[in-house]
Amino acid sequence: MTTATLADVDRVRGLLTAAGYAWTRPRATVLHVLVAAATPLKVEEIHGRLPQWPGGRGINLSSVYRTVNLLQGLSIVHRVQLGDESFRYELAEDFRGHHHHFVCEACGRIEDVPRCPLEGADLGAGVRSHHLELFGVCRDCAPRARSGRVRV
Amino acid sequence: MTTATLADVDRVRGLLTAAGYAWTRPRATVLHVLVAAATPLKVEEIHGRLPQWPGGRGINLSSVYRTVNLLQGLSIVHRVQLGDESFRYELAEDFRGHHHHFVCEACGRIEDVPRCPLEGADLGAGVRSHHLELFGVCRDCAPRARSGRVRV
DNA sequence: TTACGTGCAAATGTTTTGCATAAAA
DNA sequence: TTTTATGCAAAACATTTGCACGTAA
Repeated sequence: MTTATLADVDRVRGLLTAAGYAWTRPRATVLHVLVAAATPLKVEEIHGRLPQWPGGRGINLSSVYRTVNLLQGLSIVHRVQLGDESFRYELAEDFRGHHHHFVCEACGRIEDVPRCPLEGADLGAGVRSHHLELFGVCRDCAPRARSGRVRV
Repeated sequence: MTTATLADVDRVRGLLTAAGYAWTRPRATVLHVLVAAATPLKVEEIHGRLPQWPGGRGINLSSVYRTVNLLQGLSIVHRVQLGDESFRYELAEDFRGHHHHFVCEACGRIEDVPRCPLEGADLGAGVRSHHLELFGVCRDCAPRARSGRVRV
């Protein structure tokens, strides 16, 4: 797993313009949020982290949806399902490296799992990609889980 | 992986009544559909497979939702996410055995993967369960994929 | 200046819920 | 007969879309 940097924003800008798409304020700010994010985010969360610019105007939720869909189509962002209802988005493997996620069932916290447990495994003919998510109890919750004070 | 049988219906009936829930027509028919299903089903698909009984009356979609939610809470059914918008449901591990799914990106077909590629893998401390889905091109689509006649 | 992107509001699809009725226990 | 489940309709979400206006190229 790799940490995303501001250089990635420039790289994406290059990809977008090369593909004939405009570099606009909504696209740039959504990208900044994704680059800064430690975990995959719901569209609503991305939207909540977007700055309002002078005049109290902000970016519309639809534009965030349109942006993540566009970036997903260009393989710049990756869509993740972590067991609940909404999709989450993060920078694609090319930027962040191949990794998975661990979800704490006690506190909801999401952690990156940088090492793929399937490395070297034989997944069978025809398999081109995989989704793997791990669930359990994180270090912080483990003591309380043992004492029965949290429900997982 | 194990194939579900009609005996499973009785077993579930026992679990439900033991937990204080009634054995009703909607619950029984939903269960029959799940037992007969070869792959995890969307609620809409379960609903579409339910028989209408004499008089043209059928089971309401809400009741199917309520049933799968109830059965999920009792660990009788398991909720699966295969990359698209809706949840799919199948009988839980206890009935069908631990397995995963392969999704063909060319034709959409879902296949059971009876052998867990994570068997024996070290998933790290605190991990209690995992979701793994494999994506690729199935045997039927592979020749056409090679000739470039399908888009994956 | 022209094409493309965005805001806004309405539409869509999925899932949940309130309430009166129907069916299990 | 009492409690619990169901049908139906409406609500609650998540996401997409049509269209007039704004803005990047």
